[in-house]
Amino acid sequence: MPELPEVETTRRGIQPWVEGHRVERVVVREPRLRWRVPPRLARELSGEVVHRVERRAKYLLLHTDAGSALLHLGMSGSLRIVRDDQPAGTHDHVDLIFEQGHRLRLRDPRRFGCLLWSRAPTRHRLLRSLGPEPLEPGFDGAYLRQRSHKKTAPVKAFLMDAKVVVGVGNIYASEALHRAGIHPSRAAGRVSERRYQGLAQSVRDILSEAIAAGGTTLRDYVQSGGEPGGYSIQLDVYGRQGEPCHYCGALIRRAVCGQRSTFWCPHCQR
DNA sequence: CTTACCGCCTGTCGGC
DNA sequence: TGCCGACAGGCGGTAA
Repeated sequence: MPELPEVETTRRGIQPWVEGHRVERVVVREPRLRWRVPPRLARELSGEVVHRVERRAKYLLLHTDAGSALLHLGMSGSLRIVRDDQPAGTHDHVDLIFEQGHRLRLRDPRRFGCLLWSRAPTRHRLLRSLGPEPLEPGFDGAYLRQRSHKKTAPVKAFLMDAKVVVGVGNIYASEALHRAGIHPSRAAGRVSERRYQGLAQSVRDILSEAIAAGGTTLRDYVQSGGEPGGYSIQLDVYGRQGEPCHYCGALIRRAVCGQRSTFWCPHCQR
């Protein structure tokens, strides 16, 4: 499923084919995504030049002078650049057709993603309450410590809260907590600033490593050219319940924490 | 304000 | 081997 590194990898992949290019028309084969693709999107976007492709959290924004397309890949979405004559598959729901002939094709088998239109995206309801980007200044141990003050929710749920920090999905939350040595069900307010510094660093490191390697390959994710992600990272805990910890050999445990599958090493994480 | 839970979907996996 | 039900999963919306 696309997490932040996959979305960033997608952004980088499509950028040269989208930025500075004029949309000739938009084909919507299946508008029923998480929210219906608004009919005005095709109208508004057609004829416009995409002057910038931005990522905010796991959203991609295609900015034009008329407004911005706001896109989320959900669980199973992917974007590819295809030639004009490439036949569309079952789950290829939308094509942006550029003047030069190539297309930006949105595929999303589970249709958990969305494609919306906004004239003022920074004030859009989906974006306006989001927390800081984990790879930007402002996300650090002091920030996490301050935000977690008196919170009793599990630190893993806290870390996955988009109002706290964006882009840390279920996989990376487990991995970052393991790397930082913090037990996922510990109350967020009972983690020291020093340990939060380690956690912030782990989050940055893991996301950066994944981006550098082109995103993880999990389930349906493919890069913008169709090739699978190259980040066959060793995941240290995610999906490894019952297997030995790479660092201490203790058996990795799994439980539901914050309504989600959570994996941790009972020896390394306290 | 917080927290829990629902629902949107389909591919995959485990059980029989 | 084949079928089928359960489940996963991001995340906004809503109820409590």
